[in-house]
Amino acid sequence: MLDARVLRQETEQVAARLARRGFAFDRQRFEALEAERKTLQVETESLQARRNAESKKIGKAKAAGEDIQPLIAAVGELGEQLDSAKARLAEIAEELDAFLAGIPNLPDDDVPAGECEDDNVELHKVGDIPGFDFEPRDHVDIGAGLSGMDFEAAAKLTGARFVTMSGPVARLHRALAQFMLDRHTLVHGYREVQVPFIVHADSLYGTGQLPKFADDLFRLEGDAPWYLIPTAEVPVTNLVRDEILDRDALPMKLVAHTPCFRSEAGAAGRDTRGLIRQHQFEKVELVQIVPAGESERALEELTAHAEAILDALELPYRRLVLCTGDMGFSAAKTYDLEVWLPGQGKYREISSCSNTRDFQARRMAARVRGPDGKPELVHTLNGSGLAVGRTLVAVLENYQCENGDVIVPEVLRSYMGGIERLEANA
RNA sequence: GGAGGGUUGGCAGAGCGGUUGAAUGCACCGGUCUUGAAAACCGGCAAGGGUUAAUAGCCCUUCCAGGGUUCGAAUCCCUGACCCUCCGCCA
Repeated sequence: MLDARVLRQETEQVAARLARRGFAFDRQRFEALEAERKTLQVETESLQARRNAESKKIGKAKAAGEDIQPLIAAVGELGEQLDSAKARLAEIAEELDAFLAGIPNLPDDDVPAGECEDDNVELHKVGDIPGFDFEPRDHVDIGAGLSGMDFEAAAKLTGARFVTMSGPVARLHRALAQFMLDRHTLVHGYREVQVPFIVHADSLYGTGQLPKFADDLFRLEGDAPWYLIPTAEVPVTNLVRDEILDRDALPMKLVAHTPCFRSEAGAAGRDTRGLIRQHQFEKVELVQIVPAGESERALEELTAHAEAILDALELPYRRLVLCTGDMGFSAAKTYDLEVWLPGQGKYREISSCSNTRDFQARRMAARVRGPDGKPELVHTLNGSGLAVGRTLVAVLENYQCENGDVIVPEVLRSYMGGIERLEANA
């Protein structure tokens, strides 16, 4: 949510910045709604003030033992006027809120302009693309060769875009998550949190998935519906919703390992093979809550923490800065990390790290006591550190051998009971 | 699932339908005292919004949420959410 006051005072500049990310701000509609809101609000509040004053008089008169009937009669019609003014104001306020809630965050000035993912800018590459003296397989074939990955079984249980893993492959998947959690907690200074995987609408509104992106979510029916989390960003960031934090509580650095659930509506036909795009996957998510002014630095730090996992696993990757047109709704700036997948012969997203500045904080009313004792909005950041399923894909494909075996990366061996190699079926 | 209790400011905790945005304590901020600190004492201290050039005034809203009664609701009525205790069931 953008600051309504700034929007009113600097409409032109805000519209221009929104245009950079391809969002057409309907200035006419905004100004019309705003004008009406102002008239109605002033009218309503002054009626309210009059009624309060009159009622107070009645109280005093009664205490003094005077006849209050004439006074009551005098306030009578005020009530009706007030009710109607309130009703009209509520209508406009709701319309205005919905309008504002649908406006995405402003992109930072240093975010490159662009329309789609083709305009994202590569910042650096790390690691050498492995050369194979055989035709590298993709993870689906490797997983099958290890008898560890079965998409048909999952389809039998549930449907497309699910997987079952078993044996050493399942263990490798678990090892990856454990390794990531340990790195982030023991080396990078994050506090591990275990959170609900189901949330209500307020939480999703706070981080920006609602109201605009309801189609991407799995919803449990009910009067007050619950939703499966699409990312741990939702429950973890919302921990500070409606809070006024002490200054020394920041920076708050949290890490959570959770399943993520996405309907993938609109992704029909894309990445249908393998683990890349599933309805359910696991992710280790990094969240930072920082004072305003520190979020730019924090984004660099958080992204480096995600990269450190790829470094430790010795996987080749690159970092992109997303262009204005490819960023998510709540983001002011986003770095994507893409890992090299030999099976596809290209880099694929494995992490996305964003600074939302005060965009989510304003929706959540997440504040911190400023130096002057006044509450001010915090800044929130989140990033994958990393997507576990996709990391498994990367390990299988980059560490594969000609005979179908897979070497276990050095740093994972202690999590694998010392196993150095997953062996393919004879 | 059954029975009962609860939800008030950063925290704890009062609060007869009427000058209560809300006693008191703690925490916090400023001051006096002190070489300094502590203690003591004095003073200040909710959030959100509107109007405005204003972070000045003035005004509105908010005591879990949503309805209702009333000239007037933290206080009364209804519905719901959440929390706690006991029982049942269960991992």
